Amino acid sequence: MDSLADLLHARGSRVTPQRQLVIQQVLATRGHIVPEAIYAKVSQQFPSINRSTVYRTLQLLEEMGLIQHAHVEEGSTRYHRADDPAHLHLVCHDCNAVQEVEDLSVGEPFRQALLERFGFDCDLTHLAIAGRCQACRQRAPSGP
Amino acid sequence: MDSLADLLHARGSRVTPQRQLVIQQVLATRGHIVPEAIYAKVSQQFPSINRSTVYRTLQLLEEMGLIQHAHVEEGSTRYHRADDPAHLHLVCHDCNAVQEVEDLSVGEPFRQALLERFGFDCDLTHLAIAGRCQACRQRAPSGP
DNA sequence: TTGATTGCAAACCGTTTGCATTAGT
DNA sequence: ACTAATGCAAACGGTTTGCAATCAA
Repeated sequence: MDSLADLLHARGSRVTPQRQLVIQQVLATRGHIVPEAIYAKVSQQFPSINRSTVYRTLQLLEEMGLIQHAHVEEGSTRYHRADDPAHLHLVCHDCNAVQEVEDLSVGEPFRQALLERFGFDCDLTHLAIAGRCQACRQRAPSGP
Repeated sequence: MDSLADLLHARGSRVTPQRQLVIQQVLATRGHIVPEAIYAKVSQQFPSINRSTVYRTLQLLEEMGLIQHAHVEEGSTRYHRADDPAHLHLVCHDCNAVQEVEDLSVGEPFRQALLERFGFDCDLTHLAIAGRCQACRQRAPSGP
């Protein structure tokens, strides 16, 4: 496998400790991570790092195809590895709990339908879907 | 049907021209509208209105259950009438075009599956789904 | 009259930018 | 030595806030 340094060199980008730390953080994360969290973690090892460097590195990584971002409801942009195992986020609008569904097969027929009916090739990975979770539905069957 | 004024009075809220104009704008809109657009439109009829009044009115309307908001990819929060006909947004990440799908039956099996498998009662109305539209797929079958 | 609502200005948060300095190549 | 990358500070866009003035009740 190509080392991170190789990938950077390949596109004429330089290998700096800041970059290495940011990249390491994101790639070490299972699931989503927000820029502020990356900044906080990297700051521990490299206190002089600036937030803008984190943002710039995230842009770079996305251009390189190593990571992707998603907008999950309110709050900041969430980043995840491009090869992160796909999953749906079931966001409960009552208790705000987020259930992750790793088995994307639930969505496959839906994907197929969108492709056949509208020619739209959608990406169901990392999709956030709002609704009510089981617990909340049992606690109060109708209203909030 | 209850007049807007009745609904406001019912909860002890006052009926101001600013509120009436904002509410009128949102309710007159088919589909989504962003706060800035509401501000721009209302400003024409009521130049002294302030953006914060628009934001405050939107919050009020949402509390009253008349409108809802959604986060469709980047950009500001989008508002729509609570009784807006449901639709999916197919957002193409190549050309940024948004195709609206009014027929929610495409998603019904998916909804059922989530309900049965995870007890999650999801709201597929106004959901934004990322992917590639037909035109972009034909123009360049694989990469962007 | 009086308390809810407004406009204003200032703050907020997440993010981006221009620029001089630093440091990888 | 060359120039990409950094840190800084300042700006950004979207949104929220505290406050005194206003206005619907």
